[in-house]
Amino acid sequence: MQVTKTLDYAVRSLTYMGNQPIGKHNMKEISQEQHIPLNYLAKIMRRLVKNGLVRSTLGPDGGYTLRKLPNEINLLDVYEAIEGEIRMVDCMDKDTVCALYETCPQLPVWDKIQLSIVKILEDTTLEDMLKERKTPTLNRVN
Amino acid sequence: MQVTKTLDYAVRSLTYMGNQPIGKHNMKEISQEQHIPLNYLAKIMRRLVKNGLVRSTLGPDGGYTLRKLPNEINLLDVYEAIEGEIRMVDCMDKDTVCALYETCPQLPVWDKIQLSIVKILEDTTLEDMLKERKTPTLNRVN
DNA sequence: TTCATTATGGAGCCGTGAAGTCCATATTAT
DNA sequence: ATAATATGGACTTCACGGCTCCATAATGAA
Repeated sequence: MQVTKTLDYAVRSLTYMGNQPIGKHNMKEISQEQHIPLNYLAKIMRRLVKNGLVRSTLGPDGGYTLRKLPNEINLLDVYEAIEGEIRMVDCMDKDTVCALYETCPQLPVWDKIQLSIVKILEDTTLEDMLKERKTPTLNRVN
Repeated sequence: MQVTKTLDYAVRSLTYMGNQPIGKHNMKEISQEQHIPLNYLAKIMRRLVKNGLVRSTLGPDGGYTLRKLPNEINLLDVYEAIEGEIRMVDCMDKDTVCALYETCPQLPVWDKIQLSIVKILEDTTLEDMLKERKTPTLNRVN
């Protein structure tokens, strides 16, 4: 029930790129701006490239560009690119067999909850984040 | 974004006890019925006792009883008893300082998503699970 | 054609926390 | 007194998240 640092990094990188959706951004730039370890970012970007969220170009003046507009990229896309298919409990994996499956009262409920969460992620796009600015409704300490 | 086995065990144990909400259930029974390692279950039950979800009695014929009715215990209660306060991303911890906090466009969105998830957990009680039976809408392989 | 600059691919390291075991102790019914 | 229960805490194991490093490939500029 927690967002991994990796997913957070991915979202932040993509959101950052969304500021200039058609511009090109290289790793060094993203790494510095978003305080993400360069080497680790490299690993993350590969997945985003491989899963079609960004396009990469090599050589000097190379870098990354979003393949879609910020309002066309939702958090479920990012989640799946980074973590694979979402699955709240292990027994929801179709390869898993649980002795209690037949009468398990929990499974349908987890399933319903998972669907709700998927919907939330689907309904939230990078644009939603870009529109956000330091909302004073959140009173954090730090 | 995943339910730990520990939380799943807790929910299953409580749901099981919910079948006879005023009855007494000992660890051995729960362990066997729900296929949960006895020693590990012991650890889990302690937290449920400590956090006021169940009452325990010692000695022969000892065991556990729900402190509230199944429709009065929701999944957020269980979550917090097992995992502590829910927190989607680390920077939502008030002890954490993030260099990007001032203008972070992600935080308010994670916050909103977290609120949605909390609401779902709050709205789901043990009774909701007890009402469930092998729903044919789910077509799993196993 | 050479060189610098970018991304790619993969191996590997490390710490942490989930998952689980074990044992010694306290309580209580019989 | 004994057996059956829960409690408390130390301890182990292992997977994985988070991160580093290096060798390689592509490409623009000189």
